[in-house]
Amino acid sequence: MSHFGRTGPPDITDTYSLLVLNVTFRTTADDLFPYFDKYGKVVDIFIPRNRRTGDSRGFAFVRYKYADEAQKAVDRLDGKVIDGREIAVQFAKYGPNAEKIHKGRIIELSSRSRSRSPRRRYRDDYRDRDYRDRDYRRGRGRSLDRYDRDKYGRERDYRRRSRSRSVSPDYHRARGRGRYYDEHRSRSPSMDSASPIRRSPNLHRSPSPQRSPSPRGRSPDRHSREGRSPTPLSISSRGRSADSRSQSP
DNA sequence: GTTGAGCGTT
Repeated sequence: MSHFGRTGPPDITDTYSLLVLNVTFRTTADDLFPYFDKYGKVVDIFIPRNRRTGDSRGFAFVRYKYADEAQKAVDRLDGKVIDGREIAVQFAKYGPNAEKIHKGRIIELSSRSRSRSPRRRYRDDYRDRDYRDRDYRRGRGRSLDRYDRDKYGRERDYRRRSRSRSVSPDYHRARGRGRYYDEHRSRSPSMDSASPIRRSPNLHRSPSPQRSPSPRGRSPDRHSREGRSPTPLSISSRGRSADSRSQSP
């Protein structure tokens, strides 16, 4: 009953979906239920949440059983202040599965209906329009949000991995690394590529001069001196200090 | 602890 959004869509074929915007991030379906239930029969309320954090995204979907009630709710609750914030209620435009929605009502394709007219072109046109609208609003007003970024990033990762996947894609995962590390690793390869070239000679040359050169010219001398008193100053200082201190009262 | 245009889950 009050567990809205807990289960999948019950019966969205005969329901009218309403989109509620500007709801607070802490407002739950239970909080919205009384407001909407007052104006009609609410079939279901769903609040999209972030899959990662689980936080509310700031809007909700309210499904009504009848259009007139939904319309009334829109007219009545649109602009209503809930939880200290003015919400915006309007008919849902897009469906979760590219379903056709008319006035908030989900219109499903009938078997006999599609058997008849060239619905192919009609559908394409509709879809194109919807997607264009979305893209237009998306790329114009604001930039990528955290949620969108995550979504896009994930898709990009998938595609990238598909291409990059040549040897063992699970290798990184097996190590316990998540996909978020991929972004960090993005700049790692760059350094790794240049690293070996610069570090290789260094590493090779480093041990070489120390070991290769025969301890014949100055090595023995220095070695001897350093071996006996690697830190003459330190010792001197210390010795003096200690001496001083020792002699001091 | 934060945010604020938007369109959704099994």
